[in-house]
Amino acid sequence: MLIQNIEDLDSLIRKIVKNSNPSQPIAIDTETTDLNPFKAELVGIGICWGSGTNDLAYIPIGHNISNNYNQIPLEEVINKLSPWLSDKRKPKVLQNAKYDRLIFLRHGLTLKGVILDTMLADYIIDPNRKHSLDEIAKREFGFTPQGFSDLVKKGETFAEVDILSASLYCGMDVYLTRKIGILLTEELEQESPKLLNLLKEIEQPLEPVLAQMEATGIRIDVPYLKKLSAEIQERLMKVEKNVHNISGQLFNLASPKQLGEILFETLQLDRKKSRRTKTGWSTDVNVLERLESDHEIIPLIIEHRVLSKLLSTYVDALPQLVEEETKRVHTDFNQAVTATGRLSSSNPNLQNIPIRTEFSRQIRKAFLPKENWSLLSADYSQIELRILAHLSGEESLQETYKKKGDVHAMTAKILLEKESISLDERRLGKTINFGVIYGMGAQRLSRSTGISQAEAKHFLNRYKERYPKIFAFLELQERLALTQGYVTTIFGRRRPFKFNPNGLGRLLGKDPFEIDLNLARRGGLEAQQLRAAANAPIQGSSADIIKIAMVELQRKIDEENLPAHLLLQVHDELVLETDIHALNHIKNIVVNTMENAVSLSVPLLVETGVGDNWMEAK
DNA sequence: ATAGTCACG
DNA sequence: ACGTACGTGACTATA
Repeated sequence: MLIQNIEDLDSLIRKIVKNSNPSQPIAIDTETTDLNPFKAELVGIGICWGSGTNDLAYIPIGHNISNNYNQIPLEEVINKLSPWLSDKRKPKVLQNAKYDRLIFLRHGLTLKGVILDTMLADYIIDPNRKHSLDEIAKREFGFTPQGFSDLVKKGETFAEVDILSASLYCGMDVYLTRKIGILLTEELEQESPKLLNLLKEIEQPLEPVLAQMEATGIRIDVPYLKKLSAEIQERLMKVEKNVHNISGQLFNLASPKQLGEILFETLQLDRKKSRRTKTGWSTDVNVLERLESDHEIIPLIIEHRVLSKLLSTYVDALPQLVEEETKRVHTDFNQAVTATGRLSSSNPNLQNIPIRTEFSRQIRKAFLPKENWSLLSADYSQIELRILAHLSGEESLQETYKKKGDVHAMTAKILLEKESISLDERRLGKTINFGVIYGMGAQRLSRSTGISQAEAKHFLNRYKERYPKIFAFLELQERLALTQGYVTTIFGRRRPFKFNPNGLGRLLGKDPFEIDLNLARRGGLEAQQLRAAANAPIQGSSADIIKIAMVELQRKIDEENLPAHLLLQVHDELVLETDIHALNHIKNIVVNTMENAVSLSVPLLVETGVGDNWMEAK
């Protein structure tokens, strides 16, 4: 049904408002001019309320060509649709609701009653597979929908698509969304109530919180970055000139291939300190550091690498991503990308803003709160190690956390068998504590700490003796990955693993304790998979916990109408902007919410910082 | 498109 | 004896 006038629209509304059956949600989808919800204009809306061919409607709104067909003024659509759209008792199903929510939000429309997001449901069932509507339809029905690029020519937008074609395309999308929604719900209900709970209680409630964070965006000090850019460019020119002088020839410093030839052929530097890649000699930071004292050119190359990275990825990139309308950058938090349950951030990625060196940290000065407000950063202290202590049941570790002791120092004391330790020795404890979470071996331990491989081996063995339950837990995860085909987090999130059916795949269904792990770890790829399996419950549980905290925190902000905005999530850290007058009250709420998001056998600890920019707040 | 590199937790 | 520290996204070069 193609909506052609107000009467059509009225009759559509009458059909959909009747429904409040949660097992028969109504599918809705927006068509727009841009993938970026902050630039996109609304072109049309599709709605599907049943499985019949007449249970579909398309509302054309913003097509540029409207030959022979009417469009409905945006104002009318908003007025007529808003009561149903914002009614939480009217069940709806969407594919990637966050996108449509942001589109609606920009047009003053509130979306409520999303009882299923097909993208998130598909992600929860198996995070490894693809979650686009087209891919799900191919997989579940063997049906390939018309591709977007077949409909919209290069350089054009959906607004250029004729209304009839658009209605068929959008109609198919909403039809599929509804059908997939019903199918995936049944699958979850029958096969895993725990996963359904994770979807309904954590992932779906988080979606509007993320939408809110993205819509708010974060303020950027553009003039400051421009100044920084000029300084970095000037320095880069000088360094480049020096490098070319020393090497005696002009070449592209940004080309690893050309740089490798200069270092290991022209200058004849020690090839044993590098390794071969598919394209030539490796020139990564490890190689360069090994060569550092061999030739005066190396420090200059390292400096050039660091500065050009910072310039192109952050200093010059961020101002370009400031939205004209809001003067802020609006990242995209992707909720259905990672294998472990973490979020990811893109366009720009605000989860990898530099911090590790004094100079790079300066970039954080460019992240500002709303005028006259403050930035508040709150991060979980050692959350992954605490989760490991909880999951493994390792009492000594749990006791130390309960007594607010220094876990890294304790580990160092145990490994070195002495009562008092130096700062460097504590660092060794820290490296091992974090290393075991990733399945680190003796070689890596010796390389990252400078101790001998024999010593590293000794420390790992001793760690295993003194923390037996940690290793039992990690090994169990590997056994479960092999015999059960997946591992799980505290909240039941699954990460599936696939092994070659002629090899380790044959272990599926076997008794997990009858497996020889040394045999399983034979191949490089298999060993890598098993380390990932041991790590996933830890990383994934951490993701579960911070997601719960975010939902709860936003709920409190809304309920108390607090002058605070959640802005960023960086895996174990939340960044907010808050009115300074309510700072202490809000800080308390943030800390309490994060620390009490879940109850484990060890306490969770949250540390905070406040400042006029992100550098000061950390 | 892929490879190499490097920013973060 | 030796592989072999987990998870991401963005940039540049090169094909």
